[in-house]
Amino acid sequence: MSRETLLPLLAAHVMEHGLADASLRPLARAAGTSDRMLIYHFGNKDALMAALLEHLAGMFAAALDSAFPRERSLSRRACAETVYAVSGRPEFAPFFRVWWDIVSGCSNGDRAYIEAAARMMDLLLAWVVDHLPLDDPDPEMGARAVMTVIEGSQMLRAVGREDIGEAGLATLEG
Amino acid sequence: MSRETLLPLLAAHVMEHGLADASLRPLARAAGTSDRMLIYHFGNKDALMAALLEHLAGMFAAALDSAFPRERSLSRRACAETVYAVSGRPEFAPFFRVWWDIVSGCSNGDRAYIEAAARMMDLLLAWVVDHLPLDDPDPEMGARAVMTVIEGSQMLRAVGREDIGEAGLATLEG
DNA sequence: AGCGCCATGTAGCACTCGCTACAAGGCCGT
DNA sequence: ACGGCCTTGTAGCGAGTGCTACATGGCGCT
Repeated sequence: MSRETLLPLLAAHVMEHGLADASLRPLARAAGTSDRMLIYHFGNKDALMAALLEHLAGMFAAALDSAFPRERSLSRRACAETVYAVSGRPEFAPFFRVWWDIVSGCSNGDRAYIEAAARMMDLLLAWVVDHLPLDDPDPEMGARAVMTVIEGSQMLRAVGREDIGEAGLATLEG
Repeated sequence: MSRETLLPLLAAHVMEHGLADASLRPLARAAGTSDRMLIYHFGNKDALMAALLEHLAGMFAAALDSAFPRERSLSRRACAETVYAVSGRPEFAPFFRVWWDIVSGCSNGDRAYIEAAARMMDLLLAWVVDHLPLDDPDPEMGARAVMTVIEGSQMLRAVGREDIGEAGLATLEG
């Protein structure tokens, strides 16, 4: 039982129950070990959470590669709508549970959360650049426009106002 | 010391320290009373949080009326940029601290959080409709487009990627 | 064979959590 | 003056928190 074998089990527990109230004993139970051993392997809880966030960022990269289509989109709007549609599938709900916990941690100034979030946004941004139409006049700018609308509509969906976010998606030019 | 005199003090504490780890004893200390009395007045912690969320929604309405300009914007983009600029002022940071906690609670399925969030989004949507240019071809749709971009750029700012959100704002048509 | 390190279990510490039991003051109607 | 409510204080419960002390086993090195 090393860090590397533990982390996927810890990540699975966190995706089901949220990052915010993940305490050592439930985490340990989920990973088939003890709080004692989690501290032994990671030093303290902060270090454990930092390692866990890094692992989650890796899972996000893998999800981008595997669950999202490989072809380029026909337009900026189509690209945004693809991401929105795919990320709305139920198997992505656990991911968003932890994502909004990360955002909440960021806005409280937590360093580890901010770094993990920045990494994930970079990954998504690069993915969007790669999936814009080849003839997009300004892919860097276009990708940022798409990202902003995607994140807005995802937040609105999270709070039950998908009606607003979907209308916003529909007005994306290009 | 009634519910009504307590709530502003509780709200102030929550805006400073976040909703997520607001426990009875610190809340009581901030309000100059005891955990015993908070339970006495509100019944249990869930009811207290529900009352607090309603109060926070009221504060949000007041903030919209007082801190934001009264005139109409010259374009959809100007409207979005105004909201983004005003809400970026440091006195709004505590508000966002609780807002992202609310979003996180929503994505965990908490009823009270979802209701509070829906109310706040309705308030903001109505405000945006009222502040679009009078000649906007479709104010209902335009307001939703503006809202989506605003929320996206606010989230990106919360995680330290304002560079993305501000580029997104700049591409809003109209 | 003996020494030392790595891995792990058992207990426990001091603390916070939401909540409750109990008692006692203060105020009001009779 | 007295009974009954509304409000409040003190103390505590049982559970959970991050973390530590201590002991014990196994395994490799000499």
